[in-house]
Amino acid sequence: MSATNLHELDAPPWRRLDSTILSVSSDIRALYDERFAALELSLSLASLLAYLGDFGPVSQTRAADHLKQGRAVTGSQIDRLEKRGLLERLPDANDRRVWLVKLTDSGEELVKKIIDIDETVRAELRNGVSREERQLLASLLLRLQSNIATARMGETEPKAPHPTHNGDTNA
Amino acid sequence: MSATNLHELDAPPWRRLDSTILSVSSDIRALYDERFAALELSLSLASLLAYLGDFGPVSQTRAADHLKQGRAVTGSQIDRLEKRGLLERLPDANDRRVWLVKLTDSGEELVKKIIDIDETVRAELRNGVSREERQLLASLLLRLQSNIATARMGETEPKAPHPTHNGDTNA
DNA sequence: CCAAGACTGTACGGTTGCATACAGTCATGA
DNA sequence: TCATGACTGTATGCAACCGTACAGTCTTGG
Repeated sequence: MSATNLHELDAPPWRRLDSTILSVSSDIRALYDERFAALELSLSLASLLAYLGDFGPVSQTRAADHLKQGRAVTGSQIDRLEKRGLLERLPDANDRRVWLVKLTDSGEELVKKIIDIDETVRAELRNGVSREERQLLASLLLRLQSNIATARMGETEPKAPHPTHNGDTNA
Repeated sequence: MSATNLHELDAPPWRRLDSTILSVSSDIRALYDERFAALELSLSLASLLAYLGDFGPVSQTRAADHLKQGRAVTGSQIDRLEKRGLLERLPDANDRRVWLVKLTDSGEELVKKIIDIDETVRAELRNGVSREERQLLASLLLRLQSNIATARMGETEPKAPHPTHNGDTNA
């Protein structure tokens, strides 16, 4: 314990709340990925399927928004799942721009397994952590998130009308 | 509409502890990346520099282990920082395989700014969250992490009989 | 001494995500 | 009406990270 760990961007986790969160997050992701690998899915793909399972056919943009991803990535995920016959793209009668993405029967089947795995993992996760503690944990995390939102509010320019400074990446 | 949120892989955050953590984590990362962008750094690069600032010249493998990254990525990060004159590779007198990575003077200067930004962000993060709450939060997160480790123990092949237990660093 | 294995840094390919740019389609207002 | 702008999905380039494979270098056991 030298006197130099006052700041350390890489200090041991019990001294850095932020890095603890980042670390736990990556562990959670890894655990889910490992479990979903049994279905040849990643967490992202499983989440997409589960979302479609709960909310009927939706447009790709809607799914992307919900999963907090870009539309492009979501489109390519849908490509892959479509090739595996887990979902299909139906034209929207009212809007010819959009595809309505809908689970196939085998997709529905798979979603059941996804939900099983998800509930198993969540149960493992909360093992020995009481309901009150989980609620407390969640509420603290939400307060952190709110702090982050406030902190990011100021620096993100309203809409970046003229990105003169460093936004000249392309021609 | 939303009558079926018993399992939902995408349910509102206050019902899904895991997705709350993932979400907060990505927000934290984004906030750091935004702030470090002022120094033309990402969180990863800043962490690497800060690590070098605290622990003198080290080999690339050591740095990679500490940052929980692969050696390859760390090497390419060092490439970039070296080109910017923030660090240099010195040969190790005892082992001709390794480079000792060491901050230059301008690298040291930059680390000071990194530490400033880091402390600012951490202060913003814990705004309105008491010390006791932070400790509680950290301890709950560590319990989750321990649960995850247990859960992953079974499925990962017995490749690593004694898994580090991350009790390193402060030697 | 020296062959076999372990370790270091690098090269390569693959995955996943983002941001931008684009064509097709809808929606709005003069 | 129809020009303009907004929106949807897709293509493309970029960035970060991983895992494997490899050559060079220690290290160790015979």
